Amino acid sequence: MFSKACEYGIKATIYIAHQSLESNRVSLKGIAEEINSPEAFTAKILQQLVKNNIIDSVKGAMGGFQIDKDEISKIKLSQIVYAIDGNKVYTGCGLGLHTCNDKKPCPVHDNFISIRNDLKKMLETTSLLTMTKGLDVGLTYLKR
Amino acid sequence: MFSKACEYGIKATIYIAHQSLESNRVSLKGIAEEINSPEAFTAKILQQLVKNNIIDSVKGAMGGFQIDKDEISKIKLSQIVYAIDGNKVYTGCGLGLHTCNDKKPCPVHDNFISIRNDLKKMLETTSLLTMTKGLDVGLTYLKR
DNA sequence: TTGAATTCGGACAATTTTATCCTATTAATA
DNA sequence: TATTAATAGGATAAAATTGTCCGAATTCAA
Repeated sequence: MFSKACEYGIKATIYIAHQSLESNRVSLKGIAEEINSPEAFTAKILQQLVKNNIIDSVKGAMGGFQIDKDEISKIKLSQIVYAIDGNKVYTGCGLGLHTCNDKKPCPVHDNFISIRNDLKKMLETTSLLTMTKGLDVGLTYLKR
Repeated sequence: MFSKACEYGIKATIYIAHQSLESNRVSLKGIAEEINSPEAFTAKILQQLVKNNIIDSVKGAMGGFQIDKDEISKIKLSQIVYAIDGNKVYTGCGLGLHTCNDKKPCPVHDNFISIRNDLKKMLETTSLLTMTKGLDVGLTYLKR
């Protein structure tokens, strides 16, 4: 569904948000440990998220990553996915056709439409806050 | 959604089915031309489809690929996808966690469940015959 | 002001996916 | 039976994705 980079990005963002809610700034190292991801690769992904204004970074000693508490409920899963994987998730044709639309559909076009719409809707309505919810109480997990 | 290989596989199968309905056996070359795919790569994919008993191949001069007419309505999109991409499409965790299930869910587990179920259902109910339907009348397309 | 902790950014390496090439095998037909 | 047209399959190459390394820049604190 998503690229590995995107998966790491989502997990990292959730973890940063979770810590930010408790006013903790977190380091790359801490993030990579917590979400079980390769550190240097994760660094690249975090850079992308910073550039896309999804997370904030602070350089230097005591630096790290964080998200404004106010923003956590506003950021949607779709933004994270878009920042890393672009819009191919829900715009591309199921068969990879370049020109596939209602007027010139591929043979599976109609079958995919409602699923894509549902996926899009889900991504656009799922907030970062929602995704962090289960972490506190050990109801959801980011590792393994 | 699917790998490139899988996209080619689906398109090839649809084309073969369409021709088989008119009792035409088709060659690799013809298929690759018709679905706009690299010939040698397509050959590998067709081999996989043959091994998975989705299409039949006939070697030698006048050989090619075909599907029993009776089978065309029985073969489901899910079988083609499974033969090439395996079951990762609808079994994998949205965040790539190895251990993600109802008991130990990732933070997006619940959000993905219904979408995955819908996708699975769609793949399992969409038949090859259905997918060939629009081709005759130029209602659907396999190129571009 | 120096050292340590940290992100940033570029270059590189490994792996996976996509694609190509060439030979072997098979079958029709002249 | 020889030739030709086709699939099968192995080896290799190219491209994309994933992952690593290292030095530069920044900031804190001793």
